[in-house]
Amino acid sequence: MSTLDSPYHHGDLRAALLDQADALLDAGGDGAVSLREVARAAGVSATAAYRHFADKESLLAALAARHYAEFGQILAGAPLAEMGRAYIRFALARPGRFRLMFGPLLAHAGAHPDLAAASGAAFAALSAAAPSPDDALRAWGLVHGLAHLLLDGAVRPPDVDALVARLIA
Amino acid sequence: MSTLDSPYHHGDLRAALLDQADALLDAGGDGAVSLREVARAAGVSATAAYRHFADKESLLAALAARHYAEFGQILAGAPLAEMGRAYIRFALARPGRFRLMFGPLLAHAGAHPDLAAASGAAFAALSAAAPSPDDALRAWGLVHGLAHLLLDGAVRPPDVDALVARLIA
DNA sequence: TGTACATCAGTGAACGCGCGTTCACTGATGTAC
DNA sequence: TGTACATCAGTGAACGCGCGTTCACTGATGTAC
Repeated sequence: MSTLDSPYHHGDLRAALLDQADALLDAGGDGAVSLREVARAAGVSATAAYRHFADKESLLAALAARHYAEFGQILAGAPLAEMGRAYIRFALARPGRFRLMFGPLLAHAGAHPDLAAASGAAFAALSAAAPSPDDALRAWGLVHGLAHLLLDGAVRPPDVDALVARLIA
Repeated sequence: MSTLDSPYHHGDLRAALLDQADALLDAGGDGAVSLREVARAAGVSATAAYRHFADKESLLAALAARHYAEFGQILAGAPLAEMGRAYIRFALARPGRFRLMFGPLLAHAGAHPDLAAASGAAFAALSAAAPSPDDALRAWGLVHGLAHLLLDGAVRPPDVDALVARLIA
């Protein structure tokens, strides 16, 4: 089979769909990702996606799992304060991904083992950096909250980076 | 005019719509509030809402403003730690309201003076309780983040109240 | 090497849904003379 | 006190949209003999 005969290598549509979903997520945020639009962006009919994912939620779960894996790698091993800054940097740079990862999907992680595993690993990396479980939760809460407040426009500092550097000492 | 002739006193449909929107918000969360459903719940045609609100966003902004006012009163005057606990209590008791208040609408507060004023007042109450602006932001970030982590199911402690009491000392 | 066949990744039409919003309208209320 | 009229809060039909998902299907690929 020539690779030129079709737009994707054998089995690559799944990856292409995830990539396009990502692009929509980054460009238009959470709500901009529809199965139909993802398929459209991949140059494929809407129903083709069902060859690769059981339903829309499964596609989103695969996407979130992918991002949790990346997120976990970004965090892993860093000292707590640096980790906190990286956490906020990620959220501000990729709001769509961040919102997907911590959106309603997370509550259904039980139905998506990959997502449960990837998110669990990322959260474990966070906990490992703190001296105690309570300290971990406090640090997590702080960076998560600041990320949301900044993303939602509740807090609009003149210099975000300076603020974050000051607050996460 | 007898009050029995129509379901609402003169001018009360606006309040009734807000009440029903609230009920939907509390029952079904953020996404369950549609103009049509709100009107249906109020026993009125969908178009009737346009007598009282320019569009859906205006209705939601009025609702959010109302909740920020209540929220501000809950917070005002309390010592910082108690304020933090009240913040989280509010979020967990009324997730729909909390998500509406801090949702994408907040970024459009410029278009809704009532919302801007009410949210500004609530945030000011928060700031007033902390010894410095940075301390206020740290405290705010912490409680906001914990609220979200608990709401989204990222953190599932066996005893939420005990956890919150321990973390917000 | 050639041929019949199963597999399977795609297609396109369709179903049924709910949404926000606009439109021309009705009918009751309150007002001016 | 009675009557003509303006106001205005509502109605119901309709527009146009996009969504997730199902269905029967096509056509190319790889396999077994």
